[in-house]
Amino acid sequence: MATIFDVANRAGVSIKTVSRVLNNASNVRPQTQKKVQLAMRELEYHPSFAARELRSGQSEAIGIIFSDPSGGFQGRLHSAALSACRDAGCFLTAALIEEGSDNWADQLAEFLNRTRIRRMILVPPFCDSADLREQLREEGVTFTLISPSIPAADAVSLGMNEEQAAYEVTQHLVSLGHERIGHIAGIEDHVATQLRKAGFLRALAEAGLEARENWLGVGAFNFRDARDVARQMLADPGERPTAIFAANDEMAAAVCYTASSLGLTVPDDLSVAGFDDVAIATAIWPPLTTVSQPFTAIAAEAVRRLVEPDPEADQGQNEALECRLIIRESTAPPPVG
Amino acid sequence: MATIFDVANRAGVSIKTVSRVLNNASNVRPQTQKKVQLAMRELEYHPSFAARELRSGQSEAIGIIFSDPSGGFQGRLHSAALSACRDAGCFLTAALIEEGSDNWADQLAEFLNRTRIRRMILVPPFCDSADLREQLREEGVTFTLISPSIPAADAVSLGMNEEQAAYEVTQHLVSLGHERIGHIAGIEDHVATQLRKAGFLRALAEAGLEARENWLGVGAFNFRDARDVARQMLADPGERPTAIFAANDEMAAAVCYTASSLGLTVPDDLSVAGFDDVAIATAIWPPLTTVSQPFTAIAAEAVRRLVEPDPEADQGQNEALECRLIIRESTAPPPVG
DNA sequence: TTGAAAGCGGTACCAC
DNA sequence: GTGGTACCGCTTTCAA
Repeated sequence: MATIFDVANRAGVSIKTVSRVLNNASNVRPQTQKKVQLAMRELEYHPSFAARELRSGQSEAIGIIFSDPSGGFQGRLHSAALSACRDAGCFLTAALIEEGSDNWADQLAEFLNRTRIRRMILVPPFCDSADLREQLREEGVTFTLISPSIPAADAVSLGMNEEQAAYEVTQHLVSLGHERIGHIAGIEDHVATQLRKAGFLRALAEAGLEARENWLGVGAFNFRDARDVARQMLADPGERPTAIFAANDEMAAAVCYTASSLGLTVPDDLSVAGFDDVAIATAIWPPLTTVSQPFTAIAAEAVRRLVEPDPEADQGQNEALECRLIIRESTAPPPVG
Repeated sequence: MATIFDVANRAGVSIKTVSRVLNNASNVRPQTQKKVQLAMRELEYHPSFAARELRSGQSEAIGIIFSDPSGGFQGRLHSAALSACRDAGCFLTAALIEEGSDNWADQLAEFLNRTRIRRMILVPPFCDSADLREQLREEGVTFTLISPSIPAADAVSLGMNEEQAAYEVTQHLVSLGHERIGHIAGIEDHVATQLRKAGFLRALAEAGLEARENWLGVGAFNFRDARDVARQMLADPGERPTAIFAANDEMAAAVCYTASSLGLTVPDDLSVAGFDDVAIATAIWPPLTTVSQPFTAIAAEAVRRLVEPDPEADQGQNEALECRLIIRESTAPPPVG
């Protein structure tokens, strides 16, 4: 392991000059800087995280706290964050805090205290806690929120444009020729639920289609509720929709399941679309038309903002990245007649 | 932040003595040790990770590498490892390495080089790579394998007793009165597949039941293949099993799905059991009888071994922890008649 | 524009 | 059994 001393030696300067180059201070002659950078490259020099942390009192690592990293959303975000960190040359240190536990503040304090982490990524559900954000601020932590369900006025956040994505899903169904389209919404007060439903209704209105009361259900993001709703929606052959857009894949799977048990074939008799593109979307048959969220891009942007903060550009309080519609085999033109 | 210096002051000893107590060296008078420990507690002293790392050249953190932490198995293990680390007072630093990438060795070297991590938990798929283990050994890393599919002769590993769990699932079905029991296996050369099938066959043999050829299928751990297998298995009303044990929950879900589309009710007409207790097990209806793997216990044991290595006890090369049978509503006595 | 030297919080070699 | 002190690699004040 080459040290700053080796680099100084090789470049024929003092370690202070090397340090200046490392922290790109202004007062270095370009020529000197070149010399030092060359030496660093030749020696494959990397500054020591430990030494820096010891000196500065802050860890170089980026912190992330989870309530349940095995959950799909958090897991995907974690994966994307790890990937982004690798690309940015930094490392991720994770901690587990029970959501709603009475001593989460102590757990967080302990984490910050011990790791000396001062840059964090906040994912749901913690990004929605104003108390938690306040504590972070008091400890001098800079952070970026990812996909908060309640947009925070006091913090920079990165989200995804779910309304638009839901609009596109619906438009896709419309463009296939569907005119009788149902929607199964998620948990009612979730922002995601509202956005997805809003996009659905916007596309419907734009196409001049009716949003029938009994084609609008609430499945609360779970299989069982969605199955019950689907059963009702599909009960009357004369009155049923030819396509159903469920607000997540698990509920879409429930629709497929129900259709199958009613003797309907997906997509010939009924088109089904989901949202999230989780494992179940390709685990079932037919694979679901769904929406893929830009986890990778979001994590990359979050890490970039922490690693190279740009006070100017980071003023954008609520940047939203685009989702992507993935068309698979669960959607097709409606049955004729 | 109290330092070792503050502790020494308060206890009226030198920092060296404090250091000795910290590293529980032998040459300290019990009385002195007590005094120091008291001072540490009073000051809420915690040694600085950075200072230790700088001095020793090794990070205190425990490392873990994933190929895909959003996958169910890795995600659960990650969650359990985080929890275990918190309880053990250490922290987890994760890295992402693409499975089968041609420069995984460089990625690993970079990770070790930069983080100075020297204690790692190896989870699938990396725990199965002898090359990777060799590289770790060369770098002086101690590690514990979790659930390797090929038991490694050269490393300590922690696994779960899947054969026994599969045996218990089957026994549960037998005890309900089933005599016609099918099995849908996973990907053929996976160790998990073999163990689960072996447990199934052992229970069958013990109960004096027949293992019929057409009640043994291969679903390759995915919904679609399992659905096809189930369709065949359930095709002939006179010849079909009254219970099916699938080697994972996703395949069990496929069985439920197929049963439903054939007009069969689970569990009245057909009992279904899965394995893994993943989200889908409780997402579908009826919730699946399945097997819960001891992720928490395994992670705790893995961390314990890394944090307080015990050369004596750690000779146990392949410790296996017990799984737990979870009986839910997808299993019931066979239909009468 | 550059350099010497102190110190961040520990560990460990040596002397007592 | 205990204490003095050099040192890990870097940042930073102060002088030159």
